[in-house]
Amino acid sequence: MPLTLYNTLTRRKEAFTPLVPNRVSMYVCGPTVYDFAHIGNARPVIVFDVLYRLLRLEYGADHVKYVRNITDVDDKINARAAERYPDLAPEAAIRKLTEETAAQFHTDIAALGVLEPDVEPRATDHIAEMGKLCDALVQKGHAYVAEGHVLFDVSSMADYGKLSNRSLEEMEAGARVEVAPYKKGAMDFVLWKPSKPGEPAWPSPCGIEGPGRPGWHIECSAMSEKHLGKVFDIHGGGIDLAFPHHENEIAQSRCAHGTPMMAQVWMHNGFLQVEGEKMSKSLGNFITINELLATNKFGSNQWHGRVVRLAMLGTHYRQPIDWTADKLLQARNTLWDIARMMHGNPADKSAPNPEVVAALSDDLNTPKAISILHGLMKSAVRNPDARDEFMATLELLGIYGGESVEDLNPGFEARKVDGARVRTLIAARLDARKRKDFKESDRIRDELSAMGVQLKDAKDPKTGEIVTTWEVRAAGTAEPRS
RNA sequence: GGCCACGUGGCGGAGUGGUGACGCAGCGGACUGCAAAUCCGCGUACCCCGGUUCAAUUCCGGGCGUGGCCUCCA
Repeated sequence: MPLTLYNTLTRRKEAFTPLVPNRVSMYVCGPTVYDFAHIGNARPVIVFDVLYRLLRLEYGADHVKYVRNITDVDDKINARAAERYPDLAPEAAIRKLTEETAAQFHTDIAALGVLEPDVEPRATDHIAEMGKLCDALVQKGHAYVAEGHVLFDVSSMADYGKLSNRSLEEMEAGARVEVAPYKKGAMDFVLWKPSKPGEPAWPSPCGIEGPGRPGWHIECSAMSEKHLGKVFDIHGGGIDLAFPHHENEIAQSRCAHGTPMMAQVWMHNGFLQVEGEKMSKSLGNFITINELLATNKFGSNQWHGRVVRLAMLGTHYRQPIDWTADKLLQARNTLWDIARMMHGNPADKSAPNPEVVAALSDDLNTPKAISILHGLMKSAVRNPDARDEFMATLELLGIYGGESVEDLNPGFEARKVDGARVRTLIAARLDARKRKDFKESDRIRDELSAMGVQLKDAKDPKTGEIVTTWEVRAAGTAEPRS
Protein backbone atom coordinates (compact mmCIF):
# COMPACT_ATOMS: atom_id res chain seq x y z
CA MET A 1 0.00 0.00 0.00
CA PRO A 2 1.66 3.29 -1.04
CA LEU A 3 2.07 5.62 1.89
CA THR A 4 1.41 9.32 1.57
CA LEU A 5 2.45 11.80 4.24
CA TYR A 6 2.02 15.53 4.58
CA ASN A 7 5.42 17.20 4.69
CA THR A 8 5.62 20.51 6.54
CA LEU A 9 8.74 21.29 4.55
CA THR A 10 6.88 21.34 1.22
CA ARG A 11 3.37 21.94 2.55
CA ARG A 12 2.10 19.06 0.47
CA LYS A 13 1.19 15.43 0.79
CA GLU A 14 3.94 13.37 -0.77
CA ALA A 15 4.44 9.71 -1.56
CA PHE A 16 6.79 8.26 1.02
CA THR A 17 9.88 6.33 -0.02
CA PRO A 18 12.56 5.45 2.52
CA LEU A 19 16.01 6.85 1.79
CA VAL A 20 17.46 3.40 2.27
CA PRO A 21 15.23 0.89 0.51
CA ASN A 22 13.16 -1.08 2.97
CA ARG A 23 14.64 0.68 6.02
CA VAL A 24 12.60 3.38 7.72
CA SER A 25 14.03 5.77 10.28
CA MET A 26 11.85 8.02 12.42
CA TYR A 27 12.67 10.51 15.13
CA VAL A 28 10.05 12.11 17.37
CA CYS A 29 10.73 14.81 19.94
CA GLY A 30 9.97 13.39 23.36
CA PRO A 31 9.31 15.12 26.64
CA THR A 32 11.43 17.45 28.68
CA VAL A 33 11.18 15.69 32.00
CA TYR A 34 10.41 18.22 34.71
CA ASP A 35 6.70 17.64 35.37
CA PHE A 36 3.77 15.33 34.64
CA ALA A 37 3.10 15.01 30.93
CA HIS A 38 -0.10 16.78 29.96
CA ILE A 39 -2.74 15.76 27.50
CA GLY A 40 -1.16 17.89 24.78
CA ASN A 41 2.00 15.83 25.15
CA ALA A 42 -0.04 12.68 24.69
CA ARG A 43 -1.04 13.63 21.18
CA PRO A 44 2.29 13.15 19.36
CA VAL A 45 2.95 10.04 21.45
CA ILE A 46 -0.29 8.48 20.21
CA VAL A 47 -0.19 9.80 16.65
CA PHE A 48 3.33 8.68 15.93
CA ASP A 49 2.64 5.35 17.57
CA VAL A 50 -0.02 4.76 14.93
CA LEU A 51 2.47 5.73 12.24
CA TYR A 52 5.04 3.39 13.78
CA ARG A 53 2.55 0.52 13.72
CA LEU A 54 1.62 1.27 10.13
CA LEU A 55 5.27 1.40 9.06
CA ARG A 56 5.96 -1.88 10.83
CA LEU A 57 3.06 -3.44 9.00
CA GLU A 58 4.26 -2.17 5.63
CA TYR A 59 7.98 -2.68 5.99
CA GLY A 60 8.23 -5.34 8.68
CA ALA A 61 8.86 -4.79 12.36
CA ASP A 62 12.61 -5.22 12.00
CA HIS A 63 12.84 -2.67 9.23
CA VAL A 64 11.64 0.36 11.16
CA LYS A 65 13.72 2.24 13.70
CA TYR A 66 11.81 4.63 15.89
CA VAL A 67 13.73 6.98 18.16
CA ARG A 68 11.98 9.13 20.73
CA ASN A 69 14.24 11.06 23.02
CA ILE A 70 14.04 12.22 26.60
CA THR A 71 15.39 15.68 27.22
CA ASP A 72 16.85 15.71 30.69
CA VAL A 73 18.91 18.86 30.55
CA ASP A 74 17.05 22.15 30.52
CA ASP A 75 16.63 25.31 32.55
CA LYS A 76 13.12 24.34 33.55
CA ILE A 77 14.50 21.14 35.00
CA ASN A 78 17.14 22.99 36.98
CA ALA A 79 14.58 25.35 38.44
CA ARG A 80 12.10 22.63 39.31
CA ALA A 81 14.75 20.41 40.89
CA ALA A 82 15.93 23.20 43.14
CA GLU A 83 12.35 23.96 44.10
CA ARG A 84 11.30 20.42 44.85
CA TYR A 85 14.46 19.06 46.42
CA PRO A 86 16.08 22.04 48.11
CA ASP A 87 17.97 19.80 50.53
CA LEU A 88 19.78 17.85 47.85
CA ALA A 89 22.86 18.93 45.98
CA PRO A 90 21.85 20.35 42.58
CA GLU A 91 23.15 17.39 40.63
CA ALA A 92 21.39 14.86 42.86
CA ALA A 93 18.18 16.88 42.83
CA ILE A 94 18.23 17.03 39.03
CA ARG A 95 18.87 13.33 38.72
CA LYS A 96 16.07 12.52 41.12
CA LEU A 97 13.63 14.80 39.35
CA THR A 98 14.42 13.60 35.85
CA GLU A 99 14.34 9.94 36.81
CA GLU A 100 11.06 10.25 38.61
CA THR A 101 9.48 12.26 35.86
CA ALA A 102 10.68 9.93 33.13
CA ALA A 103 9.31 6.94 35.05
CA GLN A 104 5.96 8.68 35.45
CA PHE A 105 5.92 9.47 31.73
CA HIS A 106 6.47 5.82 30.90
CA THR A 107 3.72 4.70 33.23
CA ASP A 108 1.28 7.22 31.81
CA ILE A 109 1.86 6.53 28.15
CA ALA A 110 1.97 2.76 28.60
CA ALA A 111 -1.70 3.04 29.54
CA LEU A 112 -2.33 4.67 26.18
CA GLY A 113 -1.39 1.46 24.44
CA VAL A 114 1.74 2.76 22.76
CA LEU A 115 4.61 0.56 21.68
CA GLU A 116 8.01 1.39 23.04
CA PRO A 117 10.32 3.12 20.63
CA ASP A 118 13.35 1.17 19.48
CA VAL A 119 15.67 3.66 21.13
CA GLU A 120 14.89 6.20 23.82
CA PRO A 121 18.05 8.24 24.14
CA ARG A 122 18.68 10.78 26.88
CA ALA A 123 20.26 14.13 26.22
CA THR A 124 22.74 13.79 29.08
CA ASP A 125 24.15 10.64 27.48
CA HIS A 126 25.01 12.61 24.34
CA ILE A 127 26.87 15.64 25.65
CA ALA A 128 30.07 14.63 23.86
CA GLU A 129 28.21 14.35 20.54
CA MET A 130 26.73 17.79 21.10
CA GLY A 131 30.21 19.18 21.71
CA LYS A 132 31.42 17.67 18.46
CA LEU A 133 28.57 19.31 16.59
CA CYS A 134 29.54 22.65 18.12
CA ASP A 135 33.16 22.15 17.08
CA ALA A 136 32.14 21.24 13.54
CA LEU A 137 29.85 24.22 13.21
CA VAL A 138 32.50 26.65 14.40
CA GLN A 139 35.11 25.10 12.10
CA LYS A 140 32.83 25.42 9.10
CA GLY A 141 32.01 29.02 9.89
CA HIS A 142 28.41 28.45 10.86
CA ALA A 143 28.91 29.24 14.51
CA TYR A 144 31.05 31.49 16.68
CA VAL A 145 32.18 31.74 20.27
CA ALA A 146 31.24 34.79 22.32
CA GLU A 147 31.52 35.29 26.08
CA GLY A 148 31.59 31.58 26.82
CA HIS A 149 28.65 30.87 24.48
CA VAL A 150 28.64 29.06 21.20
CA LEU A 151 26.14 30.71 18.88
CA PHE A 152 24.77 29.62 15.55
CA ASP A 153 25.15 32.28 12.90
CA VAL A 154 21.86 32.13 11.01
CA SER A 155 23.12 34.45 8.29
CA SER A 156 25.54 31.67 7.28
CA MET A 157 22.70 29.49 6.09
CA ALA A 158 21.01 30.50 2.88
CA ASP A 159 17.64 28.90 3.47
CA TYR A 160 17.28 29.30 7.21
CA GLY A 161 13.58 29.57 7.99
CA LYS A 162 12.41 27.27 5.22
CA LEU A 163 10.55 24.84 7.48
CA SER A 164 8.52 27.50 9.25
CA ASN A 165 8.30 29.55 6.07
CA ARG A 166 9.68 32.77 7.39
CA SER A 167 12.52 34.93 6.23
CA LEU A 168 15.22 36.36 8.43
CA GLU A 169 14.00 39.89 7.72
CA GLU A 170 10.51 38.99 8.89
CA MET A 171 11.76 37.40 12.03
CA GLU A 172 14.07 40.22 12.89
CA ALA A 173 11.30 42.72 12.29
CA GLY A 174 8.96 40.77 14.53
CA ALA A 175 11.47 40.20 17.30
CA ARG A 176 10.07 41.33 20.61
CA VAL A 177 12.86 40.46 22.93
CA GLU A 178 15.98 42.36 23.64
CA VAL A 179 18.94 40.88 21.83
CA ALA A 180 21.83 39.68 23.93
CA PRO A 181 24.84 41.95 23.33
CA TYR A 182 27.19 39.11 22.43
CA LYS A 183 25.09 38.01 19.45
CA LYS A 184 26.14 38.97 15.95
CA GLY A 185 22.66 38.59 14.56
CA ALA A 186 19.38 39.00 16.38
CA MET A 187 18.19 35.55 15.34
CA ASP A 188 21.38 33.72 16.23
CA PHE A 189 20.67 30.99 18.74
CA VAL A 190 22.64 29.29 21.46
CA LEU A 191 24.36 25.95 20.92
CA TRP A 192 26.27 25.98 24.18
CA LYS A 193 26.23 28.29 27.17
CA PRO A 194 28.26 28.72 30.33
CA SER A 195 27.05 27.09 33.53
CA LYS A 196 26.71 29.04 36.71
CA PRO A 197 27.56 27.31 39.98
CA GLY A 198 24.83 24.85 40.89
CA GLU A 199 23.82 24.29 37.29
CA PRO A 200 24.64 21.08 35.42
CA ALA A 201 28.06 21.48 33.83
CA TRP A 202 30.25 19.66 31.37
CA PRO A 203 33.59 20.49 29.78
CA SER A 204 32.92 23.01 27.05
CA PRO A 205 33.69 22.52 23.35
CA CYS A 206 35.31 24.98 20.94
CA GLY A 207 38.17 25.78 23.28
CA ILE A 208 35.99 27.49 25.86
CA GLU A 209 37.65 27.26 29.26
CA GLY A 210 34.82 27.21 31.78
CA PRO A 211 32.25 24.46 32.10
CA GLY A 212 28.99 24.76 30.27
CA ARG A 213 25.78 23.09 29.16
CA PRO A 214 24.00 22.63 25.87
CA GLY A 215 21.43 24.99 24.44
CA TRP A 216 17.94 23.85 23.67
CA HIS A 217 17.97 22.46 20.12
CA ILE A 218 21.34 20.78 19.91
CA GLU A 219 20.35 17.61 21.78
CA CYS A 220 18.00 16.45 19.04
CA SER A 221 20.60 17.03 16.35
CA ALA A 222 23.07 14.95 18.35
CA MET A 223 20.73 12.11 19.24
CA SER A 224 19.14 11.75 15.81
CA GLU A 225 22.58 11.63 14.19
CA LYS A 226 23.84 9.02 16.58
CA HIS A 227 20.88 6.70 16.31
CA LEU A 228 19.57 7.33 12.80
CA GLY A 229 22.39 8.96 10.89
CA LYS A 230 23.08 12.36 9.41
CA VAL A 231 20.03 12.11 7.17
CA PHE A 232 16.93 10.10 7.96
CA ASP A 233 13.34 9.64 6.87
CA ILE A 234 10.77 11.09 9.23
CA HIS A 235 10.97 13.70 11.95
CA GLY A 236 7.87 14.33 14.03
CA GLY A 237 6.60 16.50 16.82
CA GLY A 238 4.00 19.07 17.77
CA ILE A 239 3.38 22.04 15.49
CA ASP A 240 4.51 24.35 18.27
CA LEU A 241 8.00 22.91 17.85
CA ALA A 242 8.28 23.79 14.17
CA PHE A 243 9.77 27.10 15.16
CA PRO A 244 12.23 27.58 16.60
CA HIS A 245 13.10 24.06 17.69
CA HIS A 246 12.93 22.11 14.45
CA GLU A 247 14.10 25.01 12.34
CA ASN A 248 17.21 25.18 14.46
CA GLU A 249 17.74 21.44 14.49
CA ILE A 250 17.77 21.56 10.71
CA ALA A 251 20.22 24.43 10.71
CA GLN A 252 22.60 22.66 13.09
CA SER A 253 22.50 19.27 11.47
CA ARG A 254 22.66 20.35 7.87
CA CYS A 255 25.39 22.89 8.40
CA ALA A 256 27.47 20.59 10.59
CA HIS A 257 27.22 17.70 8.15
CA GLY A 258 27.05 19.61 4.90
CA THR A 259 23.92 17.73 3.93
CA PRO A 260 21.04 19.09 1.84
CA MET A 261 18.45 17.83 4.32
CA MET A 262 18.16 16.53 7.85
CA ALA A 263 14.99 14.49 7.52
CA GLN A 264 13.11 14.09 4.29
CA VAL A 265 9.65 14.31 5.84
CA TRP A 266 8.71 16.67 8.67
CA MET A 267 5.43 15.87 10.34
CA HIS A 268 3.64 18.02 12.88
CA ASN A 269 0.56 17.27 14.87
CA GLY A 270 -1.92 20.08 15.52
CA PHE A 271 -2.47 21.83 18.79
CA LEU A 272 -4.81 20.79 21.54
CA GLN A 273 -7.38 22.92 23.29
CA VAL A 274 -9.47 22.00 26.30
CA GLU A 275 -13.24 22.60 26.12
CA GLY A 276 -12.70 25.35 23.59
CA GLU A 277 -10.00 27.17 25.47
CA LYS A 278 -6.25 27.21 25.43
CA MET A 279 -4.92 24.82 28.03
CA SER A 280 -3.03 26.74 30.65
CA LYS A 281 -2.39 26.58 34.33
CA SER A 282 -3.77 30.05 34.83
CA LEU A 283 -7.12 29.14 33.24
CA GLY A 284 -7.31 26.15 35.56
CA ASN A 285 -7.97 23.75 32.70
CA PHE A 286 -4.52 22.22 32.64
CA ILE A 287 -4.92 18.47 32.55
CA THR A 288 -2.25 15.83 32.79
CA ILE A 289 -2.43 12.33 31.35
CA ASN A 290 -2.24 10.97 34.86
CA GLU A 291 -5.21 13.03 36.03
CA LEU A 292 -7.25 11.68 33.15
CA LEU A 293 -6.35 8.09 33.98
CA ALA A 294 -6.39 8.15 37.75
CA THR A 295 -8.66 10.92 38.98
CA ASN A 296 -12.16 12.26 38.41
CA LYS A 297 -10.84 15.70 37.62
CA PHE A 298 -11.87 15.75 33.98
CA GLY A 299 -15.49 15.02 33.12
CA SER A 300 -16.14 13.62 36.61
CA ASN A 301 -14.75 10.28 35.55
CA GLN A 302 -11.63 8.25 35.38
CA TRP A 303 -10.82 7.30 31.81
CA HIS A 304 -9.13 4.18 30.57
CA GLY A 305 -6.04 4.81 28.46
CA ARG A 306 -7.61 3.13 25.43
CA VAL A 307 -10.54 5.51 25.70
CA VAL A 308 -8.15 8.44 25.74
CA ARG A 309 -6.39 7.03 22.72
CA LEU A 310 -9.56 6.43 20.71
CA ALA A 311 -10.82 9.92 21.55
CA MET A 312 -7.51 11.36 20.36
CA LEU A 313 -7.55 9.45 17.08
CA GLY A 314 -11.07 10.63 16.31
CA THR A 315 -9.54 13.84 15.00
CA HIS A 316 -7.04 13.91 12.16
CA TYR A 317 -3.59 14.55 13.58
CA ARG A 318 -3.00 17.80 11.72
CA GLN A 319 -6.31 19.33 12.79
CA PRO A 320 -6.57 21.26 15.98
CA ILE A 321 -8.31 19.10 18.56
CA ASP A 322 -10.73 20.35 21.17
CA TRP A 323 -10.37 18.01 24.12
CA THR A 324 -13.79 17.52 25.69
CA ALA A 325 -15.47 15.13 28.10
CA ASP A 326 -18.04 14.43 25.42
CA LYS A 327 -15.38 13.02 23.11
CA LEU A 328 -14.26 10.70 25.88
CA LEU A 329 -17.82 9.56 26.54
CA GLN A 330 -18.35 8.72 22.89
CA ALA A 331 -15.06 6.89 22.70
CA ARG A 332 -15.93 4.94 25.81
CA ASN A 333 -19.29 3.88 24.39
CA THR A 334 -17.61 2.66 21.24
CA LEU A 335 -15.02 0.72 23.20
CA TRP A 336 -17.66 -0.81 25.40
CA ASP A 337 -19.41 -2.12 22.30
CA ILE A 338 -16.12 -3.53 21.08
CA ALA A 339 -15.32 -5.10 24.43
CA ARG A 340 -18.74 -6.76 24.70
CA MET A 341 -18.09 -8.54 21.47
CA MET A 342 -14.36 -9.11 21.52
CA HIS A 343 -13.45 -9.68 25.17
CA GLY A 344 -12.21 -13.21 25.51
CA ASN A 345 -11.69 -13.61 21.77
CA PRO A 346 -8.02 -14.43 21.37
CA ALA A 347 -6.12 -12.28 18.93
CA ASP A 348 -5.46 -13.94 15.62
CA LYS A 349 -2.71 -13.57 13.08
CA SER A 350 -5.05 -12.15 10.46
CA ALA A 351 -4.14 -9.13 8.37
CA PRO A 352 -5.87 -5.88 9.22
CA ASN A 353 -8.64 -4.61 6.98
CA PRO A 354 -7.22 -3.22 3.70
CA GLU A 355 -9.57 -0.24 3.63
CA VAL A 356 -8.38 0.82 7.06
CA VAL A 357 -4.78 0.36 5.98
CA ALA A 358 -5.54 2.50 2.93
CA ALA A 359 -7.09 5.24 5.09
CA LEU A 360 -4.08 5.27 7.39
CA SER A 361 -1.74 5.22 4.43
CA ASP A 362 -3.34 8.46 3.28
CA ASP A 363 -1.53 10.72 5.73
CA LEU A 364 -2.84 8.86 8.78
CA ASN A 365 -6.53 9.45 8.23
CA THR A 366 -7.57 7.95 11.56
CA PRO A 367 -11.12 9.40 11.59
CA LYS A 368 -11.82 7.69 8.30
CA ALA A 369 -10.21 4.50 9.59
CA ILE A 370 -12.46 4.58 12.63
CA SER A 371 -15.51 5.09 10.49
CA ILE A 372 -14.60 2.02 8.44
CA LEU A 373 -14.06 0.22 11.72
CA HIS A 374 -17.69 0.76 12.65
CA GLY A 375 -18.71 -1.09 9.53
CA LEU A 376 -16.33 -3.92 10.39
CA MET A 377 -17.84 -4.08 13.84
CA LYS A 378 -21.29 -4.64 12.34
CA SER A 379 -19.96 -7.44 10.16
CA ALA A 380 -18.19 -8.98 13.10
CA VAL A 381 -21.39 -9.00 15.15
CA ARG A 382 -23.14 -11.05 12.51
CA ASN A 383 -20.26 -13.12 11.34
CA PRO A 384 -17.76 -14.49 13.89
CA ASP A 385 -15.38 -15.26 11.02
CA ALA A 386 -14.98 -11.52 10.47
CA ARG A 387 -13.70 -11.09 14.02
CA ASP A 388 -10.12 -12.02 13.29
CA GLU A 389 -9.72 -9.26 10.76
CA PHE A 390 -11.55 -6.88 13.07
CA MET A 391 -9.19 -7.73 15.91
CA ALA A 392 -6.13 -7.28 13.72
CA THR A 393 -7.45 -3.90 12.64
CA LEU A 394 -8.04 -2.84 16.23
CA GLU A 395 -4.49 -3.89 16.93
CA LEU A 396 -3.14 -1.79 14.07
CA LEU A 397 -4.81 1.27 15.56
CA GLY A 398 -3.88 0.17 19.06
CA ILE A 399 -7.30 1.06 20.38
CA TYR A 400 -8.24 -2.26 21.92
CA GLY A 401 -6.10 -4.74 23.78
CA GLY A 402 -8.54 -7.38 24.96
CA GLU A 403 -9.97 -5.39 27.87
CA SER A 404 -13.32 -6.29 29.38
CA VAL A 405 -16.08 -3.75 29.80
CA GLU A 406 -15.13 -3.54 33.46
CA ASP A 407 -11.49 -2.90 32.58
CA LEU A 408 -12.59 -0.02 30.42
CA ASN A 409 -14.51 1.39 33.33
CA PRO A 410 -11.85 2.62 35.76
CA GLY A 411 -13.21 3.28 39.19
CA PHE A 412 -15.36 0.20 38.78
CA GLU A 413 -14.00 -1.28 42.00
CA ALA A 414 -15.49 1.56 43.97
CA ARG A 415 -18.94 0.64 42.77
CA LYS A 416 -18.49 -3.08 43.05
CA VAL A 417 -21.66 -4.93 43.85
CA ASP A 418 -22.21 -8.24 45.54
CA GLY A 419 -22.26 -10.65 42.61
CA ALA A 420 -23.77 -13.54 44.54
CA ARG A 421 -26.63 -11.35 45.71
CA VAL A 422 -27.20 -10.10 42.16
CA ARG A 423 -27.36 -13.65 40.86
CA THR A 424 -29.84 -14.62 43.57
CA LEU A 425 -32.07 -11.70 42.69
CA ILE A 426 -31.87 -12.47 38.98
CA ALA A 427 -32.90 -16.05 39.64
CA ALA A 428 -35.80 -14.85 41.77
CA ARG A 429 -36.86 -12.48 39.02
CA LEU A 430 -36.74 -15.18 36.37
CA ASP A 431 -38.81 -17.34 38.67
CA ALA A 432 -41.36 -14.58 39.14
CA ARG A 433 -41.49 -14.07 35.40
CA LYS A 434 -42.24 -17.71 34.85
CA ARG A 435 -45.15 -17.37 37.26
CA LYS A 436 -46.14 -14.23 35.34
CA ASP A 437 -45.81 -12.31 38.56
CA PHE A 438 -44.63 -9.24 36.70
CA LYS A 439 -45.17 -6.96 39.65
CA GLU A 440 -42.59 -8.89 41.62
CA SER A 441 -40.19 -9.22 38.68
CA ASP A 442 -40.33 -5.48 38.08
CA ARG A 443 -39.77 -4.83 41.76
CA ILE A 444 -36.63 -6.96 41.67
CA ARG A 445 -35.42 -5.24 38.53
CA ASP A 446 -35.89 -1.85 40.22
CA GLU A 447 -34.05 -3.09 43.26
CA LEU A 448 -31.12 -4.14 41.11
CA SER A 449 -31.27 -0.90 39.20
CA ALA A 450 -30.97 0.98 42.47
CA MET A 451 -27.78 -1.00 43.07
CA GLY A 452 -26.50 0.21 39.70
CA VAL A 453 -27.09 -3.11 38.00
CA GLN A 454 -28.55 -3.10 34.52
CA LEU A 455 -30.23 -6.25 33.27
CA LYS A 456 -30.41 -7.52 29.73
CA ASP A 457 -32.74 -10.31 28.75
CA ALA A 458 -31.96 -12.44 25.75
CA LYS A 459 -33.25 -15.68 24.38
CA ASP A 460 -30.89 -18.55 24.02
CA PRO A 461 -31.01 -19.18 20.28
CA LYS A 462 -31.00 -22.96 20.70
CA THR A 463 -33.32 -23.58 23.61
CA GLY A 464 -35.47 -20.46 23.56
CA GLU A 465 -34.76 -20.13 27.27
CA ILE A 466 -34.56 -16.59 28.65
CA VAL A 467 -31.02 -15.75 29.69
CA THR A 468 -30.41 -12.64 31.78
CA THR A 469 -27.06 -10.91 31.77
CA TRP A 470 -26.08 -7.86 33.75
CA GLU A 471 -23.57 -5.06 33.93
CA VAL A 472 -22.74 -2.42 36.44
CA ARG A 473 -23.49 1.04 35.23
CA ALA A 474 -20.74 3.59 35.42
CA ALA A 475 -21.05 6.44 37.80
CA GLY A 476 -21.05 10.00 36.66
CA THR A 477 -23.01 11.88 34.12
CA ALA A 478 -22.93 9.44 31.29
CA GLU A 479 -24.83 6.28 31.79
CA PRO A 480 -23.59 3.57 29.50
CA ARG A 481 -26.12 1.80 27.45
CA SER A 482 -25.37 -1.41 29.21
C1' G B 1 2.37 43.81 13.40
C1' G B 2 4.50 39.21 10.59
C1' C B 3 3.91 33.98 9.35
C1' C B 4 0.72 29.68 9.61
C1' A B 5 -3.51 26.53 10.47
C1' C B 6 -8.61 25.86 11.03
C1' G B 7 -14.25 27.28 10.37
C1' U B 8 -19.08 21.03 7.55
C1' G B 9 -25.98 18.95 10.33
C1' G B 10 -27.98 19.09 17.81
C1' C B 11 -22.64 17.29 18.79
C1' G B 12 -18.07 14.94 16.90
C1' G B 13 -15.80 14.37 12.25
C1' A B 14 -14.14 12.57 6.98
C1' G B 15 -14.60 13.86 2.07
C1' U B 16 -15.71 15.82 -2.76
C1' G B 17 -16.11 20.65 -9.01
C1' G B 18 -22.15 17.73 -10.19
C1' U B 19 -26.29 11.22 -6.56
C1' G B 20 -26.06 14.14 1.96
C1' A B 21 -19.10 9.14 4.58
C1' C B 22 -19.32 7.50 9.45
C1' G B 23 -20.24 7.79 14.87
C1' C B 24 -23.00 9.91 19.09
C1' A B 25 -27.57 12.06 20.35
C1' G B 26 -32.73 12.42 18.52
C1' C B 27 -37.22 10.51 16.00
C1' G B 28 -40.29 6.29 13.96
C1' G B 29 -40.89 1.01 13.70
C1' A B 30 -39.88 -4.44 14.85
C1' C B 31 -39.02 -7.60 18.93
C1' U B 32 -40.03 -7.90 24.28
C1' G B 33 -45.39 -8.67 29.68
C1' C B 34 -42.29 -4.05 30.84
C1' A B 35 -37.20 -2.21 30.72
C1' A B 36 -32.43 -2.69 28.60
C1' A B 37 -30.00 -4.70 24.54
C1' U B 38 -30.55 -5.89 19.41
C1' C B 39 -32.49 -5.14 14.39
C1' C B 40 -34.83 -1.93 10.43
C1' G B 41 -35.81 3.00 8.82
C1' C B 42 -35.44 8.49 9.22
C1' G B 43 -31.20 14.18 8.27
C1' U B 44 -33.08 20.22 2.18
C1' A B 45 -24.88 20.59 6.76
C1' C B 46 -20.72 22.72 4.49
C1' C B 47 -18.79 31.06 8.38
C1' C B 48 -19.88 35.68 5.12
C1' C B 49 -19.23 38.44 0.39
C1' G B 50 -17.44 38.50 -4.45
C1' G B 51 -15.05 35.81 -8.78
C1' U B 52 -14.06 31.46 -12.21
C1' U B 53 -17.46 27.55 -14.09
C1' C B 54 -22.93 24.70 -17.43
C1' A B 55 -22.24 23.52 -12.05
C1' A B 56 -18.59 25.43 -5.74
C1' U B 57 -19.23 23.18 0.40
C1' U B 58 -14.98 21.77 -2.84
C1' C B 59 -10.88 26.33 -6.99
C1' C B 60 -9.42 31.93 -6.63
C1' G B 61 -9.75 36.83 -4.01
C1' G B 62 -11.50 39.62 0.15
C1' G B 63 -13.80 39.69 4.99
C1' C B 64 -15.11 37.78 9.81
C1' G B 65 -14.17 34.24 13.72
C1' U B 66 -10.98 30.70 16.52
C1' G B 67 -6.22 28.95 17.52
C1' G B 68 -0.71 28.44 17.05
C1' C B 69 4.30 30.37 16.44
C1' C B 70 7.36 34.90 16.34
C1' U B 71 15.37 33.88 19.74
C1' C B 72 18.65 30.94 24.86
C1' C B 73 11.24 32.56 27.80
C1' A B 74 7.60 29.66 31.89
